[in-house]
Amino acid sequence: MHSDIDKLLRENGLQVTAQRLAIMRAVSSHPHATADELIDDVRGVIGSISRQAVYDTLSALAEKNLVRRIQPAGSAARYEDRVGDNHHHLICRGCGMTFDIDCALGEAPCLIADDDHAFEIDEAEVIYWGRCPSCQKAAPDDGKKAARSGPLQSSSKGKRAGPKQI
Amino acid sequence: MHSDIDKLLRENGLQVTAQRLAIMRAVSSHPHATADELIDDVRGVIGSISRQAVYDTLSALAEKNLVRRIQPAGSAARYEDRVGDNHHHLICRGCGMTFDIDCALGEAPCLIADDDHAFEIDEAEVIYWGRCPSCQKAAPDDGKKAARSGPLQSSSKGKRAGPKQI
DNA sequence: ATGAATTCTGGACTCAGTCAAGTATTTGAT
DNA sequence: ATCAAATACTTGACTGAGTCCAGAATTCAT
Repeated sequence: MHSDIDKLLRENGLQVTAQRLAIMRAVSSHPHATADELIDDVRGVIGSISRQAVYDTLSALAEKNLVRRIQPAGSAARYEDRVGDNHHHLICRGCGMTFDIDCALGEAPCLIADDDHAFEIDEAEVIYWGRCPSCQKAAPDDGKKAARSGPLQSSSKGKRAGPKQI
Repeated sequence: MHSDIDKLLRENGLQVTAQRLAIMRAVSSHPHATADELIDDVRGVIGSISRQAVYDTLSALAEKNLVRRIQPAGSAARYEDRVGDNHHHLICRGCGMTFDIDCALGEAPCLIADDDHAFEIDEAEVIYWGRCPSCQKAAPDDGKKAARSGPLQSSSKGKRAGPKQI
């Protein structure tokens, strides 16, 4: 049963260990999972693993481009194994649910900035923020951010204008 | 001296306090500063302020859209007072230097998700990652192949705060 | 001037992630 | 198959960014 992943690791100069195989499988079966979620998953399969091993492996894999790490504001880093294409993400402000979004421009797009300040740009990260259907129902018409520490929506009437235009 | 900002706060239903005025001034004079940098700056002006007050104020301001918060992967949240227009950011993987980038594509076709999964999208966040000229010189072309995710500044701090997962 | 509402302070606490050092595995060469 | 070097894993302490809480201090409408 050690073939695909096994080979992938070897080809990238990484040693093959039970932990790594389990981590890679976890990533591909739980796209957009956080490190903690992956730890839980792996423990369910392997029995036990240290948090450090997971972080180390994830970094190693990310460095070799076998997994992609995304770090949305307001949540821990998430990992996915869909690499090699430049796709983006759609994240719900309510529940954090994340979806992949194909780039509207095809191949390796979006890498063009008007004024690149002489930078050597290697990636354009795009995140669409919004509310998923069920969170819309749960708290219909409540701006971004959840109300802080108060009862759900109360006095504060401030309703910033519509969605900021893009 | 208390006119513009003062008024802005009042108009948004926020009480006017010395701390808030100082924080707003700090934000506008140090675009892209982190909360800690702002605290230092404000202390230099006001004398002293609690960390909590700064976080509270920043959140309140962000909520009223008087300030925009950006949370680039691998660094603490940064704040800027350029709001109301949709501009993006160019960040150096080496030193974290951040620049504003006007929307590159005009109407930005790239910012309209192909399949919106029935989300109510309110923002498209774009971050261009690369290396600034001086970091390019500092570590010129390391490992032609691997590239991406340079080792420098590996400190990635936890980031949460935004929408709480429910 | 007064008091209710809002804001500020300070300290404890949480979370995601990192550092360090010692132990265990993998792997290539014999 | 053996063995040592290279890599990987484990434990546990530690950090930085941000949050929670309760009491003290301000702000502002009357």
